[in-house]
Amino acid sequence: MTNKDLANLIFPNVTKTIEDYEKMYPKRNLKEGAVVTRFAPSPTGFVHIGHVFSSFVANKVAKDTNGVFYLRIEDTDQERIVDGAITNILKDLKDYDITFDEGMISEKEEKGNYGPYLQSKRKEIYHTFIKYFLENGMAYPCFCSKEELEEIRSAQEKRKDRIGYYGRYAKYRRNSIEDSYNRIKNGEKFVIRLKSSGDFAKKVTVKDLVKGNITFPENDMDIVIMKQDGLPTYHFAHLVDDYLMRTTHIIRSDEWVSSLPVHVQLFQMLGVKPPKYAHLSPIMKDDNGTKRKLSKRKDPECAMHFYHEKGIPTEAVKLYLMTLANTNFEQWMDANKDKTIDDFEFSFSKISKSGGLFDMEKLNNISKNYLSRIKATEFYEMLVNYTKEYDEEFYELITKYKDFTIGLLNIEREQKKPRKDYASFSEVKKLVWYMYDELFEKHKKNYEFTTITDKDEIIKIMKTYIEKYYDENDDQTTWFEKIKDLSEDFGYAREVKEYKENPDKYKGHVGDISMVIRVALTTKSMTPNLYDIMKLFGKEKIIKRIEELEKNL
RNA sequence: GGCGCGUUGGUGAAGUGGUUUAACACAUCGCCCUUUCACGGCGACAUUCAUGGGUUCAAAUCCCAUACGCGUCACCA
Repeated sequence: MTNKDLANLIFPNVTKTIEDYEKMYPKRNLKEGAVVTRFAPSPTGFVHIGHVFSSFVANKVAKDTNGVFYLRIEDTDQERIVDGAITNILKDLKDYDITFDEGMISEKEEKGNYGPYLQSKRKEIYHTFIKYFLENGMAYPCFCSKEELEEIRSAQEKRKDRIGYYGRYAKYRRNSIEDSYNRIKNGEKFVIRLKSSGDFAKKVTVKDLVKGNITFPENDMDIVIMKQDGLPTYHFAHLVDDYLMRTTHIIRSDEWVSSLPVHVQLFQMLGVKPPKYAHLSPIMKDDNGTKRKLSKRKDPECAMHFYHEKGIPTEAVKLYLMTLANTNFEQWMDANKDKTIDDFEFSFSKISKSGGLFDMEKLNNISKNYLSRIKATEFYEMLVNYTKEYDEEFYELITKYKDFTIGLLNIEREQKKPRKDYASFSEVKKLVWYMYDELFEKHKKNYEFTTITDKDEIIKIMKTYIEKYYDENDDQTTWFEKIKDLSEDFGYAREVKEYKENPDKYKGHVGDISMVIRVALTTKSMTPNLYDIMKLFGKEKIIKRIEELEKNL
């Protein structure tokens, strides 16, 4: 009796060979240097920033090299599958412009010539490979129960030995073919384990594109490659899929580095060149002085819908992810303000080896800069989309007063150094509510007068201004000249300098008068350019605001 | 505990043996500019690169040890 008999007993229906599959999925005909990579999540339903980060990087690399980026769903753990997860993944990633050349395109459908891209549909392929391993004595069935494995483990712990199924602890490694054959024939449950060729005393060095050369002891664990349910484990599925899908680069998160000896060994045993590996450090968070991985239970910013709800533009999140991904990106962007992320050339060597801290302040800053540089109409469109979903009242207003709103957003925008007022769409209303009569009426009025606080004086200033000076057709220079005239009328200096030179001669200066007008019309001491605001208001609305002022002061 | 990786300011970091009095950006603080805010300008913010030892004429950069952090040690991915 031979390994072949055993293999045939276990896989009687496998008729194809590895060569057949190699022909079905030939080497891709791509330009030199093109990267074929993938995003391979489990369909557990939750998309977090780590997913977006690694797929963002993989997507970028594939794009930069005119390669291929595909989506493979790793659903070999049947217990963890969540309905609708694929749709969810696709949607969340698309928000960040991460799209796929191949792979799953919905819960059931896929595109591309290297599929199926759903691991549960690849059982036959895996079985072909496992059968090959079995036939060649590179794998064997193991009949250990959970309890037996537990016993081995505690024995190892007691002896302070390395934990695992290896060497002399590998109970079924040297089991006779006959015995295994009979057990299987009798319907005994089993898994298939790799007959590891590695020697723990020897070292392997694996090159990682991010971490550099890493040296490990060789893997001598007889890891499970096929579970009792007939599905392969991650390690084996990775070997088969990434070989057959002709993946050139494995870009995945850090937690996989320690499996590297296993993965490299698997490729070697198959007699195939392993792909290149790039292990990304996770995004960390400062938790009372200690760094830890962003956690989906503790940290709201871990979930992608957090940014969506807050109204942080996806472009800003992308820019931030890029600054985390490549440490030279920020400076590049600064030197190339007219360019976009697509023009930036990503490089593995510029990824930080240790995990960066997630910094909300930095994201806000990036977002402010981004929002200050786009066109007011673009900003408006995004704001409409945001409020449509999260703030119906504001949505009604900004769509009713569309031009007015765009005008407002455009104040001090189209200039070399635009204003940086907004970091997210959710804070727009909080900052500009006073511009809309509907909100102004509802809002509790707390006039923030600063230097001039005398009610009668304030009202007199406003009445004189509107009756004697204000003309809505004035340009900004004339408008300000008139405020200076008004200041003089009331005994305030025309220029701040004049006042500073002779503070006793004046009650104050033009700045104080401007502040009165600003607060009288908006209640706020901090607003964008007053001239533009008044221009948007028009005379009628200004008169109304002065009436409101008299009522509420 | 074993194995692997990492540790430069409040944060992201540049830096791979001498031109580093440790770049740049964010944050913070001060001053200036300014009709407010924002923008902008100037300046402050690590005598020091986790700690200790070593190699060297010379170390953040090389070596060793320690500490701390992270990852991993499943019939989960």
